[in-house]
Parts: sequence; C-alpha cells; structure tokens
Amino acid sequence: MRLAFFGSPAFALPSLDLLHQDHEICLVVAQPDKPAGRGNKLSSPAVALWAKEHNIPLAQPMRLKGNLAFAEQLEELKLDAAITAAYGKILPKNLLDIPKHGFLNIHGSLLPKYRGAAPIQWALVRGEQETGITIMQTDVGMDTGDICLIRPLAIEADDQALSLFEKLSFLGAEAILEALEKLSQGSLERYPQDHQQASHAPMLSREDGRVRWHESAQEIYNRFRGVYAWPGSFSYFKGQEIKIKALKVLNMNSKAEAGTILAIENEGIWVATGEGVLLLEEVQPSSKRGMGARAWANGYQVKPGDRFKEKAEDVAY
RNA sequence: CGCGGGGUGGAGCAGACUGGUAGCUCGUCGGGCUCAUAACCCGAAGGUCAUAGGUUCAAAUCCUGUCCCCGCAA
Repeated sequence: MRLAFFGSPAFALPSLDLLHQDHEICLVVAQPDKPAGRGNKLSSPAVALWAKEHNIPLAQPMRLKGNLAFAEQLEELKLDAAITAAYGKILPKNLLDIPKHGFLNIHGSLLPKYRGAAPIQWALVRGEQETGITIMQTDVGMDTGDICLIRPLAIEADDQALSLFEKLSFLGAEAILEALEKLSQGSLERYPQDHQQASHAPMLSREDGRVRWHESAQEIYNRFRGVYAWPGSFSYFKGQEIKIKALKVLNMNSKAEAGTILAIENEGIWVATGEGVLLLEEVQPSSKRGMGARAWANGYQVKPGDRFKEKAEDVAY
C-alpha cells in the first residue's frame, strides 16, 4: 500500500523498518529539528534521520493546522493510509481525511487506558503488570478513535521505561503490519472505545521524577522505573541534588522516618521509606558521573541516620 | 556563542579564596586478634594533582590556551 509515516522518536523505528519492507512509504513526516542538548546544538528526530538514510522524502512541517501546502502535498501522494507513531503533534481533521483509509495510530497502551503522550511511563509508575499496543483509527481527539487491534504484553518486575519502550516498539511494528494486512483484505474491524474506562497519561514533567519518600518502597520503585529514561529519579542530600540510577526493593521493614539512611553496605545503601526499605545501588550527584552508592557514601561522608530530603531547601540535620 | 559544575594513588572525596611536607573514607597487599568474619588492631605499597604554556625563589593552589566528563534548560 502507499503510506505516509508520521513519527519522531526511536519508538517509531521498528515500525518504519518493517513497513518499509512490505509497503511503499511515500513520505516520512517528523517533528522539525530542534536545538537540543548541552550547547543547544540542532538535532534531528530519530525518524528524520532514518528517512535521510533510506533516501525517502521527508517533511518536517512546523505547523499542520491551516498548512495548505502540506495538505496538498499529501493529497498528491494518493495515499492508501497514513501511520502515526509517537509523532507528537495533533492532526487536524482536514489531514485525517486525506488518505483513502485515514490514519492508523500505534499507541503504547491498552486503550482506553493511558491515553496521551506517555502511556508506557505511566503504566510503570502505576505499577501495572500488563500493558500493550493498540492500533487505532486516529480521530481528532487525544487517542479516542476506534480500536482496530490490541496486543497485550506482560510487564516484568524489573522492566523500566527503556526496556519496555523497546519491547513495545517491536510489538507495535508487528501489530501495525498485521493491521495493514487486514486493511488491504478489507477485514480490519473497528470498534469504539469504552470511554468510561479511559485514563490519561500526560507527558512527564521533571517534577514526576522527584522521589516521594513517604510512599512505599514499591511505589517509589515503580516511579523510578517509569521515569527511568527521563527525567530520572532524583532527591536531595545535604542540599545537593542526587540522581538515583539503580534501585531495589528490600524485603524488610523499618520504623525510621522516611528517607533515613539505615545502613551502608558494600552492595549499596539502605533507605527507609513510608513502608519498607529500599537499596540504593547507584547514584549520581549533579556534575558527576554515576557511581556506586557505597563509593558515594565514602566520598561524601554519608552516615547512617542521615536523611534524604525531597526538596533542595530542606536542610538535612 | 543557553546556564552551571567537575577532572587530585585502584574507587569516591577534601585541599585551591589566604602559593611553601599529598589529607580523608574505602579498596589492595602483609601481619596481628578471634571459634569465626565483610568486624577490630598494626604496618606497607601506590599519585607526572587532565594537558600545554605563563607568573614566581617556590604552583594541585594564581593567569592563559586545549582536551575530556556531567547536571540544568530546551
């Protein structure tokens, strides 16, 4: 089939690869290049780089709404369908109607749960044991369109945002291929979502990475897994920001105040939470590279009884 | 030219403002204590202080250039 592919980050690449083998990708659309990273160097989305590598026409429009030139460009391609995968822009109605079969979206959750920009991360933060991929007919709402195909995936206890992203990106690729197969045979079903069951997964903010020590060890660990790729779990020790790079839930309890360091062992640091105890294995003070928690305790004179604080201005005793 | 922090024995840090003997917590090695130990005690090895130049009687420390690493913002 003649397709256009809308996507931006690495999540979309496995789908692109697979579609590229069986279908004709007439146009790749990605977010515009943006200044990013230290020094604000201009950088291209992964999908844009992919298109350049494979010599496929690439568009990176700033705006879609009211962009007649872009709409015309799409019209002229005589598309059978268009695919979106983590594109990052809302598609206006006039564009959705252009391809013969409209737009299909690859979404990283079991819709109607976790609609929005960060379904994978929020499924982890909420401690879900199962998530998946939904192929849906894109409409003007935020992930509200009819469902075409659902593929569940178990979340492993040690999955974090990156590992789950990777698994789902491959599952998504298989699912979209299957959906297109059915579409071309005219057997693709579509049924409406149960909007009563909908939940939302908004884009993460830096604040979502802040460790909430009063939560249970498991909840803190779940949040750690969800925000692993960005912004990462962070807390404060004696006024300095500390990122937590590796973490485990210990099977023990403590009555100490949440955030208190209980012991410093070779394998890491024991920290009390609202319920249960966590083992900090690897940390990273700002300006430093990640280091073993034990090494950090050695150099920064961390002692049992010291406490982590949730905010910079809280002074540890 | 987005803002900022850092590079000191194998690890993590202090020392720099106010130049003058290389320090701390660990690790390693040897010895001791102990029923025993990752615990404790004694001892030892190991550092061109990222790099190049400058100032000075004297530079980890002050000045200039270069390389590398990291946090924030986007």
